[in-house]
Amino acid sequence: MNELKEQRLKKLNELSDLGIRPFGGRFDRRDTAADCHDGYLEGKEVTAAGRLTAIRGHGKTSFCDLRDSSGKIQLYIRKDSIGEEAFAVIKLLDLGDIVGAEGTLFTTHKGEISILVSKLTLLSKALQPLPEKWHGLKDREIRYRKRYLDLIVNEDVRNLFRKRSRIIREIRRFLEERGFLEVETPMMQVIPGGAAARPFETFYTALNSKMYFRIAPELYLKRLLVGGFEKVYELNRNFRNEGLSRKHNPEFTMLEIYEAYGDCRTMMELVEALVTEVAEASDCGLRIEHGENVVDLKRPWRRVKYRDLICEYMKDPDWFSQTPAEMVASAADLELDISDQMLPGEITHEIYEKCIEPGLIQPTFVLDLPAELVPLAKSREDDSSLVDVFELVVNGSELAPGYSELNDPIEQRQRFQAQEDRSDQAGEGGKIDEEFQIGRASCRVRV
RNA sequence: GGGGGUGUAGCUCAGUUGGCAGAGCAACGGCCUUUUAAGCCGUGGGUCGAGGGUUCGAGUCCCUCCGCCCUCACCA
Repeated sequence: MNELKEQRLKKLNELSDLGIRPFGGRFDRRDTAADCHDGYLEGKEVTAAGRLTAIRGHGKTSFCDLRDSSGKIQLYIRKDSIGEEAFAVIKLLDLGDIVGAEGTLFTTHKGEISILVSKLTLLSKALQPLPEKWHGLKDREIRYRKRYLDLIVNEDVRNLFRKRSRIIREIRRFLEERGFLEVETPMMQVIPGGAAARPFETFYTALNSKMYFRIAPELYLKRLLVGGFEKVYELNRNFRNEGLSRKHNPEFTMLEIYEAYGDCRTMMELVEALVTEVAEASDCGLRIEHGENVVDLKRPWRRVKYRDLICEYMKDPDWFSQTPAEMVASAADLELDISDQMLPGEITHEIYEKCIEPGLIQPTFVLDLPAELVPLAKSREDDSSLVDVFELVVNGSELAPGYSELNDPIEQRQRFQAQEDRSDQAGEGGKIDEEFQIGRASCRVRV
C-alpha cells in the first residue's frame, strides 16, 4: 500500500531534481478535448489540459489519453518531437497526473484524432494511484465516500451530475416564465413544521436557544403568501433525522410551490406541465426507462379517485361501508399486517400503500384522499370526509402531493393541536406554530 | 431489530474434500517511433475485515464482533 505511493514520491523528487515543478500554477488552456474533435483541422495548433487516464508507452514514443471535463483527446508524444530531456520527463508521469499539452492536431493511422505534442507541462502530480482502468471502481462504499474517484473513473456518474444541474436549471426557468418568485426561507427554525418528521437539532449560542434544521419550508412560504406574494417557490435542502436508503437521504432537495387563488387542480396542471416541459427541455425525453419499467410522461396523465382505486382493486363497490372485521376478511389473501383492531381508514391505506401504489407505474394523480391522511388540506365541499388533495404517483412511488390549502385559521388551529397531541405520543416533539391566524388563499405543490 | 448476502494485492475478482496465497489490470526493470483494455521478457507487492476456537495444519470448519449490500419491520 505504501509502496505505490513511495514510488510516486520518488518520482516527485526526481522531477524536482530535473528542475520541474511538480505542481504547476496557471496554464492558459485554449482548447478543450471537445474543441479538438469538433474543430478538427489537420495541423491546427492547440493547447489542451487535463488528467492522464491512460499511458501507452512505445519505446521512443508514447500515446496518452488526456481527459478534461468536455471529453477525451489522445496525445502522441515522440522523442524526436519534444527532445530527449523532455522525453525523460514523460517517463516519470503516472496515471492520474494533470498535464498541459501544446501541439498540432493530426489523425493516426487507426483514425483517432490526436495531438502531436511539442511541449508538455506537468500541472499536478498525482500521489495516489487511480482505480483500475478497465473494471473501474465498483465498490459502492468507496464510490460514495470518495465521490471524486467515482467521478474520475465513471463517465456515467459525471453525466448524471450534469443532467441534474440541467434539470434544476430548467425547473427554475419554467417557474420564472410563469411569474413565480424564487425565495429562500429559514433553514434553521425554532419550531420545525410543515411535515411529520424527526428533525436534526442544533444550538444557537447567541440566542441561547435550541434550533432545528427545517424538515420543510412550508410554513415560511405560507407567511410570504400572507404578506402578499401570490406565486412563490423554493427549491432547496431539507433535513430529516431518519433512516437512509437508496430512496431516502437525510438531507434532500425539495421543490415547494404556492399559488394564491388556485386549488388542487391548478397545481395538477402546473405539475404536469412542469415535469413534461422540463423533461423535454433537459433532453431527458418523455420516455423514461427505470429498471424494468418504462414510464411514459406524455400528457394527459391519469386522474383517479382514491376510493375508486380501492374499490376497483378489492372488486367491491361497497368496500367503504364494511366493518374492520369484514375488511380484514376480504383482504386475507393479500398477506398484509392488518387486524380488525385498526381503523377502517388504516386498513384501507395499508392496502393502498402495499398493493396499489407500487403498481402505478405511469404518472397518476390520485385524488380525493381521506381527510385523516392529510391534516392541512381543505376539505371537499361535497364530502367533508375527503380533502381536496392529489398525490402524484410515478413508477410505484409518491412523487408529489398537491393541496387545496386549508385557509380557515380556526380549523387549522384545531388540526395543529391534534397534530401536536399525536406527535407527543409518537415522541416527535412537535410544536404548534401560532402565527397562522391570518387569512390566506393558497394552494401548493411539493415535489 | 428479523432474514439473506458479502469482506482475499492499489483496482476487478478466483481460491476445489482443510495441505506452499493466485490471475488480469495498476506498479517497478528491460525491449519496442501510429498505439488505444498496445505487445513481449522479467520483478516486487497480502494482518485473507477483527478476535477467539477446533486441527499436525485454517482464506476454507465453529463461535463472537465489525463494515457494507439486499430485504422485511419501523419511519414519509
